[in-house]
Amino acid sequence: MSVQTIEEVARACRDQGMALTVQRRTILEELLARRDHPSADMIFDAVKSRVPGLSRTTVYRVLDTLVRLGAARKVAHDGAVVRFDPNTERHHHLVCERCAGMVDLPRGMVGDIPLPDLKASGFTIKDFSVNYSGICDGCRTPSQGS
Amino acid sequence: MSVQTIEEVARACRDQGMALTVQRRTILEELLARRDHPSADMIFDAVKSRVPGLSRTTVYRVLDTLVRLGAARKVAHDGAVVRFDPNTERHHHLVCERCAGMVDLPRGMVGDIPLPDLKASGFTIKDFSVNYSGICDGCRTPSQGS
DNA sequence: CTGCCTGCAAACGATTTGCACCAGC
DNA sequence: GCTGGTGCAAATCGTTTGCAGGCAG
Repeated sequence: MSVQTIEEVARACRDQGMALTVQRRTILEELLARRDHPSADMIFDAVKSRVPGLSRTTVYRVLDTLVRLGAARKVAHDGAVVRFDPNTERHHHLVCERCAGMVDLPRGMVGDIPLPDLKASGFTIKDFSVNYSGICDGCRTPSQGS
Repeated sequence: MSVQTIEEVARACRDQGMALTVQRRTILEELLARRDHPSADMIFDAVKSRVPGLSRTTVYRVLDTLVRLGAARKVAHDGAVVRFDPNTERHHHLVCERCAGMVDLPRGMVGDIPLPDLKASGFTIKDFSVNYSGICDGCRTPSQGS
């Protein structure tokens, strides 16, 4: 159901008369390889050396495209920056209040969450996600350095 | 446990040697009166006529202060703007994918959500919140206008 | 009175847009 | 070769910061 691999994105591009450019491929590769739900800027920093002349603008545009193709999602968090998630299936997040780090909650770690009955309200629920907030291991452990 | 009324904020200010200014009172009043989880700019627009000479900067600073006092929270969503919630107790949200509208899920509409067991991971969960995404009534009903 | 708070302006960071050139198909 | 995609620069939007004056306690 969701687009998860380079090949699927390639096909999705074909189907819609879109080009599979180096930029699109590389940015998707980077996003798929990361588990930290990066922002557009983080992706840019990570990829710019691999794609000479890459523009920040392109990263924004490509990420937007990936979201439209169903290959990525924007993740909900309480900061002022958009962050992206290559996992478009239903899953949940652990968010550190201190460093704003965000990792997936392993599948099966949370039991069934019931969908509320909202017939009366007119709101149609299509999906949901849970953010568990707290302090991550790295932030709690002062860590010997400094 | 949480600070919910003007009086409680007034006392919290007192206790910490902070002034309860017109700006702080008015912005809190506005936030408490709204159910749409507004951004700083939305608050500014709503309040500027009531507080002559009010600065956008002050709205940002006051909202930040309210969060520090425990009178408000930043809400998690997938946009690039910080939005605020006067309800600091555990509750959940309905988020419209189309208009980005956000309302509280009425209490009791969702059953118990279990906390995952993360002893091994080093992550300490302090709280959680659920975002139910979908289409709100206003966005689904084309509405006769236009 | 005195220090905290605000307003202003400017800096800053994230994101978007217009346009000319370049590269997939 | 066409058409869409990219890079660049500038505009825009959201947010923060430095400083001088104003108000609550």
